[in-house]
Amino acid sequence: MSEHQESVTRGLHGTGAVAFSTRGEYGVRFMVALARMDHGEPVSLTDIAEAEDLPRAYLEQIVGSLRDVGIIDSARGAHGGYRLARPANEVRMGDVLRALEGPIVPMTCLEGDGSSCSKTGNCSVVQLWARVRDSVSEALDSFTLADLAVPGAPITLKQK
Amino acid sequence: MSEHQESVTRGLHGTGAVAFSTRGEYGVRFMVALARMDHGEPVSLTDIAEAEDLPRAYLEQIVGSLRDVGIIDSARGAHGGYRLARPANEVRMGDVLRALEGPIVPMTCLEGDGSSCSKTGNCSVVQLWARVRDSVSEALDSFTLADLAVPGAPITLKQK
DNA sequence: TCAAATCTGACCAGACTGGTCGGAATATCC
DNA sequence: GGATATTCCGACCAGTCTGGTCAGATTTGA
Repeated sequence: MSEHQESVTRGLHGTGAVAFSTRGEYGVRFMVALARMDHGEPVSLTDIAEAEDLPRAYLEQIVGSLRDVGIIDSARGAHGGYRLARPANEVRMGDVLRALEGPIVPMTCLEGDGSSCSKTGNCSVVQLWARVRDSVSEALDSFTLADLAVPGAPITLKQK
Repeated sequence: MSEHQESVTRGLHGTGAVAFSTRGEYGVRFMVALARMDHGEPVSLTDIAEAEDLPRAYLEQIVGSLRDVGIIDSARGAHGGYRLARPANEVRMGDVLRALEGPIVPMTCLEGDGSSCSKTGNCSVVQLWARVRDSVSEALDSFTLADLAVPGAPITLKQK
């Protein structure tokens, strides 16, 4: 029992670059499921894990980071579970994914204050990485949880 | 001797998501250096590795994939080395990075023909990943090697 | 007090990254 | 032809990270 879909093997080679890990995937699926199932009462992890066919114990870890940043609320004890901390249309997917996967940093020289590149000045390459980073952030933030949670609804993008 | 800059340790956690590996970084730096040093004669790997302070043996591997896709030409034997296969302003950075890192696929369900997502139909999440993928591609392809190789030159972006 | 849940930390196998090494093949120069 | 320069290629390796399990502590409702 408890045999969920074949386990996911991932890595930069095989799937390619710019990949999110299962944390991102599972976390997003959790959020979408929660948004659909949340009707006031907390929804238990077990229910969601079952509905989405995800490994419960592992999901626990993942969901922890969503709670830590205040995207969801948790209630312990019997009849406990998770709830959205704010309405789905106020949850930007960028926030969700940054919580799950860490900051979006395509190249180390962009980390932190950006001072770590030893070659700033004659290194125009930084601009390439910066542009990638900004594009990804924009793309993610152009979706809210509500866009994903409504099944079949046409996705309305904030086309700039 | 041959002690280059402290070795890079990378991984999804620590640097965050959507990260390129050293293959991408070193490969791009190689290309930029080559574009600057290429004046007709082939440039040897040793020269470039030294100039960019990169591990030569490892760079060999990386450069192989650039040659395989025809972005650079190689000449073996004495006075051999590498040359750009076409002018720098015709080399899109997207092509370089796809060669180095593999296809840009933020989530497994986008792989290949896109048929691998078991939940297509009610899974609007795919659209999120697709948008990220397209954004990254656009960002990368908005740069050519020439944009990066000219030091200090103002970067002219193809703003859409 | 019992059961339902979350929370937490230890632990683990396998894959992948980043890198080295040795040698074969090829081309130039003398 | 021989020495030398250089790419090419495959084997190998250590450390880190991913994806996941497990056991138990803690909190709360009934």
